[in-house]
Amino acid sequence: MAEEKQDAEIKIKEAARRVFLAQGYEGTKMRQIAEEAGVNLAMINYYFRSKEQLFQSIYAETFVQFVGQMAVMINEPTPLEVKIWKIVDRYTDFITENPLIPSFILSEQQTNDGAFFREIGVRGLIEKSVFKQQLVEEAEKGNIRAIEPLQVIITILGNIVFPFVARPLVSYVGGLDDEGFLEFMKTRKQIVPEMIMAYLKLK
Amino acid sequence: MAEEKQDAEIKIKEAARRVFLAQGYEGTKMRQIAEEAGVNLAMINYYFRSKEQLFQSIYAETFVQFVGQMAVMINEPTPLEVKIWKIVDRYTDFITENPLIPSFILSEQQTNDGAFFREIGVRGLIEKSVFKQQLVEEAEKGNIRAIEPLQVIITILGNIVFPFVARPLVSYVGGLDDEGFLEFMKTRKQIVPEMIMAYLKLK
DNA sequence: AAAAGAGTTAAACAATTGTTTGATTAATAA
DNA sequence: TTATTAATCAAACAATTGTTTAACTCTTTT
Repeated sequence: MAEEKQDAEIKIKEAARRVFLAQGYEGTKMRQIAEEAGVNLAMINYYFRSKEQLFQSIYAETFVQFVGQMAVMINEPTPLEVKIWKIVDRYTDFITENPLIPSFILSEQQTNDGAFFREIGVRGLIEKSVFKQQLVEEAEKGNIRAIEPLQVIITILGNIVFPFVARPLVSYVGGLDDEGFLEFMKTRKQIVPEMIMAYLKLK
Repeated sequence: MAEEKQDAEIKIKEAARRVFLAQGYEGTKMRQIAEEAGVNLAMINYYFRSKEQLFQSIYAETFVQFVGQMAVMINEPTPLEVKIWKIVDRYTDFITENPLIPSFILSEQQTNDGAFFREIGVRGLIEKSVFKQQLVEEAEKGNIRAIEPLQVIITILGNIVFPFVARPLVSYVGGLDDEGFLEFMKTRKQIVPEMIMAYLKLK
């Protein structure tokens, strides 16, 4: 009764994150959050004014986690080719460890009005990046062909994130169990950077 | 009063498809379907036993539409390289015209137990395809390197579908309006097949 | 024309939802 | 200690949910 002081708020947020990530906004019920947090229902409205506000705070955190991961990596001072390998490798690991994040971000994004993105400040995130500089420089040197940085980023994200978002379908069509799926993604760690580099170097 | 006979059922299904696609299962309310269909609320339960059954019939149709599109293309008697270009081109067009389908399929797939996939019969869809034969043959001839067909299909799908699923985010980060986004996807029609072919031919 | 059946309706149903209330307990300040 | 504030709780609230009922209308069949 001394240690648990003050942690009701924390336990609510942890429980809410779990439930929201697994079931989305509409699918999540306040009573389930309360139960999972081991807390009285009214406490949720006491600490967070409403379901909407509780959700928004969790969505914002998760969103920052999702794009922040990428934002850091594209600005590291690593040579272009190594960087592409690294981004694919680390982003695959990140999502493997947080497999619910992509579906959560993408599903609830439709609902969110664009006002949300403005607050975070993702606009120009790529245009101002070291990654873009490198793409331009290497293209000027004639080492790779010119390409929009956004195309490269979306290619990386699409190739990594999509299999997770479509995981039940992918696993069933491919006849993969959990282990098989992870093996499938491990192979992709090799294929995706090779593919991108093959495209960039060619012509 | 003569022509409208019997089409209540149809109007309900059309309205339900629109609403379910836009808002998902949980986000869809029976009263909204009734209103959009211009039909009394009770009619929905009269023709379709429950919300669940109505949803399932629409989900099944949409799912077949989504994977059927792919199933047809991978079995066409076109040379491998041309086929890859064609699949990318036509699938991009298909999703451009039905932009809500991917999010719908992928979101509600999590809820669906695997039993659903079994009914449709997607297992082995790729393994038995002409597309796989072609990959094997060309690899044996030494024209391309060996690769799992599933990896290629997922690469195609990920590169095309992901931008649509993440459209609000992509558009905002890239500063794209509707026209800009379509231009972005048009460019991808070129990049994606080139990238895949560059990877396959290389080494 | 009468009977039967399908189609349609407004109203009600019970269950579940997010939120609020008012009382009770614990912690802090005077 | 006493008074004030914060935290917690069971209960109730009004609104919304999917579904059902029972009456009514129109069409079809006999």
